[in-house]
This record gives sequence, C-alpha cells and structure tokens, in this order.
Amino acid sequence: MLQLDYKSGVPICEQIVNGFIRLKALGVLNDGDQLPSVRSLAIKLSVNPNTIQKAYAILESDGVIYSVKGKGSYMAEGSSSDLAVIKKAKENFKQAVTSANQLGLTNRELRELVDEVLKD
Amino acid sequence: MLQLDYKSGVPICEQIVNGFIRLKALGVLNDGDQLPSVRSLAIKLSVNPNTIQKAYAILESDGVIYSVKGKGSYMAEGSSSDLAVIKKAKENFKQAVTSANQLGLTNRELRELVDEVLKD
DNA sequence: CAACTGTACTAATCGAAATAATACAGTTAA
DNA sequence: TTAACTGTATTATTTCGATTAGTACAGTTG
Repeated sequence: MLQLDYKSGVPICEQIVNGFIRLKALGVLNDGDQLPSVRSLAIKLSVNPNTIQKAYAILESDGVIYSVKGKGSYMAEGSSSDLAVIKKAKENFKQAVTSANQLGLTNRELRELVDEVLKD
Repeated sequence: MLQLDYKSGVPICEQIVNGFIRLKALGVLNDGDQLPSVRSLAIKLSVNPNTIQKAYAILESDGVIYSVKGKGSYMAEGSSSDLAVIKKAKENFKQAVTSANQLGLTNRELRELVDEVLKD
C-alpha cells in the first residue's frame, strides 16, 4: 500500500504524507476509507509511531484526512487539486523548472523530459 | 556574482556548485576565466573555506573547472551540454516530474507549469 | 622570503529528523 | 465495567549530514 525509500534522503514523514495523497489521486483510497492506525502502520513500515502521527497531523491540517480520537483516521472528502500540499508540489515543481533552466536546460528540453517521463 | 540563500534548506555547497554551472550556462564565465580563491570567496560569502573547497572539488570532478595548486581555479573548456552535472540536473528534473505526477499532477498540467515559468 | 594559491585532515558544532518512552483521552466490544 | 483498541501530547535522546573551526602541508609568484 505504501512503499518507503529509507535511503532516498526524503524525510520519511514527507514520504508518508505524499504517499497517501498519491493513493488518493490514484483512486486507491476514496472518501471515507479508513487509514491504518498510527501504531499498526508504524510497525508495518518499521518506523516510529511519532513519525506516523506527525504525518497524519500534516495530512489532517491539509484536509486530506480527518481523525477521530478513539476511532481512527479517515480519508476526507473533496478534490485533491486545491489542497495546500498540491499547491506546494506545484511550487516545488516550478522551482525545479527554474533550477534546471538556470543550469542551461531550455523550455523545449524540459517539456520533452516531462513527456519522456510521462508518456500518456 | 554568486547569490546564496542561507535559509532555503539547499546545502550551501550545492548552491555554489550550481551557481558556477549557471554562470557558465549564462555566459558570464567562460573557458579559462579564473575563479575567486577558496579563501576570498569564503570571506565574501561569509562561509567556511572548507565548504568552498568542497564545492570546487565537486566542480573539478565534474569537469566544470580545473584547479592548479599555488595558482588558482579556472573554468574548464567544453560545452556544458555534456557535463555530468547537466545529466544530473536532468535526472533531478525527471525526479521532480515523477514526484509531482505521483501527487496527481498530470502531464498536461506539468507542461503548462513549465511554460508558465519559462515564457520563451 | 612573504604572500598568495590549492589541498588535506581531524575535531567540534549545529539543526533537522527520527526514535524512545510514557502518559492521557475517547471508542468499542466482550 | 474492563480490556484492547483508537488518536494525541510531551519530553528527552539519538542520529546523521552539513557546516564550521583550526591547523598544517605544498606549489606559485613577485
């Protein structure tokens, strides 16, 4: 369900946050679906419960999920396109475009790279 | 000549490496041009000399500059298009595309973002 | 020789991320 | 009611990479 890359340098917490957003975007998880509990997911991913809780807290503050004390955490309603995290992702991507361009890559080259990665 | 963002989270060393590659891509620095000395640049950027040296070592191993003990460091010859760093930049950009896509951004949206940033 | 250059090495510091260990609070089903 | 789940909160510790600090060695130049 969720796959972590422990040696990627990307903070685990961030990977978890992005992972659930991705699962929503892919339609694997839908509105109302229950998420694994903090503790069980921590065990499954061999990660500290605090890290999971932090990720869930971020997801909740971003409106991706909602949590109920004593019950569990669930996917929230709503399109993912207007989420704060998606906006952040767009900013990050724009930053990547700027960086690549500053290193000499042109508009055309970058668009080709996008197509190369996402042939759809 | 070089502008650092100390609070960006991007390692200073990396910013310096990318900065010189960018200056080459922009034509500000050309083959044979001498770079600031390790110590003087360290003072100018308010950064430790070791950080500059590390950046210069990376630039040299990537073929962007060459250093001569006792004399200084100079921009190396060669087109920037085949530099290892440019390949790395492409890989980084592809990674950014993949990440953004995993968060639900589509091919079309990403190409639009590229155009939005680089209107040329 | 003095004052520059690059290079090398070790130790110390700093900060973010993650871990560890508890504790508290609400829900649920036996 | 009680046991076993849930989420939440708090504080201390650890870990790791990046940076800093300090020193030393080596080559070049005037």
